[in-house]
Amino acid sequence: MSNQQIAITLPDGSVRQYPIGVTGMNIAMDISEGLARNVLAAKVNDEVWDAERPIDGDASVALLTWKDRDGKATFWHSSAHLMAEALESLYPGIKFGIGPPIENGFYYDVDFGDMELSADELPKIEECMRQLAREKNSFQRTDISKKEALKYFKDKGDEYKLELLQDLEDGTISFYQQGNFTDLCRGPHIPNTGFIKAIKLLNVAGAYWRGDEKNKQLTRIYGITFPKQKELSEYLELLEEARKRDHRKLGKELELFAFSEKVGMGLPLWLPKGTRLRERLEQFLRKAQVKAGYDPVVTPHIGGKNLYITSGHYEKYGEDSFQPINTPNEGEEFLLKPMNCPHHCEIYKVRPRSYRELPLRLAEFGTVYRYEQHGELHGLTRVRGFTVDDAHIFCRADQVKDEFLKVIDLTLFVLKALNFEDFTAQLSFRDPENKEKYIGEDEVWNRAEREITEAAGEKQLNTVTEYGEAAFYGPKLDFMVKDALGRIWQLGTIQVDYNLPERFELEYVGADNQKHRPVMIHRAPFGSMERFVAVLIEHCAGNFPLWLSPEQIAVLPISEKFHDYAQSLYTRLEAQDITGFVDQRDEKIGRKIRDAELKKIPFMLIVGEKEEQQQLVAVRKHGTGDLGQMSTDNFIQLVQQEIAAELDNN
RNA sequence: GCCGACGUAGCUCAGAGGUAGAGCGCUUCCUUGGUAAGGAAGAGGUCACGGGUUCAAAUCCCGUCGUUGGCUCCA
Repeated sequence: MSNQQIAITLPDGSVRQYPIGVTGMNIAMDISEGLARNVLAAKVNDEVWDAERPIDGDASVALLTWKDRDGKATFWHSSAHLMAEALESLYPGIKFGIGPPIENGFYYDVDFGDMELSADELPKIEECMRQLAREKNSFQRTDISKKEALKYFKDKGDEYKLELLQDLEDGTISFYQQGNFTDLCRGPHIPNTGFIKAIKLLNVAGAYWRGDEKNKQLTRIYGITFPKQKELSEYLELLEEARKRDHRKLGKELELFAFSEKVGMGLPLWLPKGTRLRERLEQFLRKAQVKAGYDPVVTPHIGGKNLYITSGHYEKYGEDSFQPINTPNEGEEFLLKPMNCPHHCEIYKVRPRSYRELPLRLAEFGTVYRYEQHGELHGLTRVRGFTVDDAHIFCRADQVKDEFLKVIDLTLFVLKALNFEDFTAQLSFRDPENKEKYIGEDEVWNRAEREITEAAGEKQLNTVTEYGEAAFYGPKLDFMVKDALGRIWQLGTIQVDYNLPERFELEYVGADNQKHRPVMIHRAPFGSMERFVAVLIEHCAGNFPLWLSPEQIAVLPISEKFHDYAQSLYTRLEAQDITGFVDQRDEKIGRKIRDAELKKIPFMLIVGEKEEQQQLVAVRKHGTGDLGQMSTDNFIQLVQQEIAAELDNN
């Protein structure tokens, strides 16, 4: 090491002098031994490096530990290598695809040849990984020429790595070796495998090489690791908790919805309680929409083939959707509607429109049917028949921005009323590489994308931009929310559309007595009732806000003698639109309370001799406990106040 | 659509070639009770469906359907 000094700037702004060739690890050691024990990698001038990689000039350096996002990613990336090492030692001759870190853990795609890996073998692989981790092998980086790298993998017979190498430039290629395992890898890695203390391989799945379904399918093994056993246990508990919130499980337990093989896959049946919940949500939005100037409409579930030829749906999706329905005699063809917009366009066209009636906002809870690949169906979040809280706003070009902003407000109002705070607004734009997937002129698309971006900016939404996520007729602003298992779903959506008005030749007469083309905005604050309810169930773990609860109260008579009083009480509450049931089973009160608690019913009204004599109710709140006695009127007031508070936090 | 796993009572699950099991739920009876499970009895199954192997299949093999973890797709 030469004694030439370089200046290292640390995140706190302090600058230290070190000899050239100093490593992140050296610096950590210099700061404290504890830090050195925990340092996983170093961020050098905003690039993540191995902690042991020498730094050869002035630089800003941040030492990364488990607490850092990049530290975790490095840790998991190294864990993927460790898993690969274990796999190679257990199953010699297998070939490797890619093995990146992901949001929670890592995976590696492996070609096992003719062998099938069963999930039963995961513990064995884990054990092998633990042994290898104990060896504390360091991850050694070697820069290697492309020629040598190609030779290495040719000799090894790994065509996947060879394919990856094709795309790499000579001079930028590095190998990493730990123990007996060598991999093509840009790095960085943690100092040695000994940092990996807790290991869990989670599942095995198929994945196409390079994500292309034309390619061979590899076996993907998912795993997660931690520096401490305790962190793994906590993570597994979290997973367990998430499973408890799964809307498919709660939907069954709380009798909200069901599926039937006979009805067909992906076609949900809404049970009475689920329907009550759903209708409350609908009412809530209907009210808000009346206030916002929407006009409700109703249209049929099918539409003539020509409607969809006009709209462009037929050309775009006719082949991969439910096939047409034919009339027996005339041979007419109808399609199940995949969207409500064509019908709404026809409503717009029933008569000539004046600029004075714009914006025209047509709203419908419209049920649509889309053919989804069977492997893609998932509970209520991905189904083949669902109801969109749809509306189409027909407006003048100069009204687009303002209308768009109003729709953002409405969507935020809905999300806020249901306590969804953790969402991102995704600008879903056209894939510039793949324009033939979309209909409409460039100019029109650019304009719509610009308007959406501006509106989102004005509302200061937390946005991400995704190219290739647009609808085929226009760009979208999508509100993305996570479910219990961390999967991200699109709920609300707002879309500007210059194309359908063109295709349907929509017009209005302007102040200048000339014909003009309106612009359409498609929007759905919930997205669909099905997906929204699913995510809502997981969001509140089945403990719905009082105003939405399908069963708000359970009246629990202490014994049979008080059934009449309980029933009269219930009748009175029902008249106030407070719904639930009277538990007239021949059970003790403790049992009735337990069952009502498990059904997550917000309020229990316990009535016995004392209550009947004094015309009171003993109130018990779900998850809280006994609130004491009160008059029925006071209880009604309590409920009404709580509902008002829930709906008033906007 | 692709790769893997799974499908047994209403629900949650055990059983792995030889008479179909448990807990909860349900029905009836006893019990009439005060803030998270009172007691007893009973009903309930073509072990998803269709083929095959076998003296014998819920169990082993093949196919279909459905569910499920991913991948691809998604108006």
